[in-house]
Amino acid sequence: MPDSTSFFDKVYDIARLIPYGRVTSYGAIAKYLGAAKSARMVGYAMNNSHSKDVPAHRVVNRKGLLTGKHHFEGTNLMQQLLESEGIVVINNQIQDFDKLFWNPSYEL
DNA sequence: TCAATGACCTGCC
DNA sequence: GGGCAGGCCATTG
Repeated sequence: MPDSTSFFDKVYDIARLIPYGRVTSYGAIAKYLGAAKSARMVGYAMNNSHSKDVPAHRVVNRKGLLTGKHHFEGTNLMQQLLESEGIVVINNQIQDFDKLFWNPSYEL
């Protein structure tokens, strides 16, 4: 199973580059990798991110909604982690998402 | 092996 | 401007 030699590995790399107190979206990562249409893959990669040191809680959908919070241990763990970094999350919705948004294609 | 699903996004009607 | 359908790649049944 230790493939880690494909789209997934790159996704983990980008996710790990996300600065503290910042968030990004699946599409942004996918687009940076040159696969904007493969945004779904990014989310699937996050599914395995639990095996890596990837802060998946900093990765959300285009609307800043914590769609994958259900995949975390607790129900509000993802929100707790984001709030712990100074990010305001209400009802699984990140506030000021446009300000906290971290665009890899722009920052990198 | 084939078919269906999934932490999504973009485009068209 | 809102809603629907298609597409992407990998994993599971």
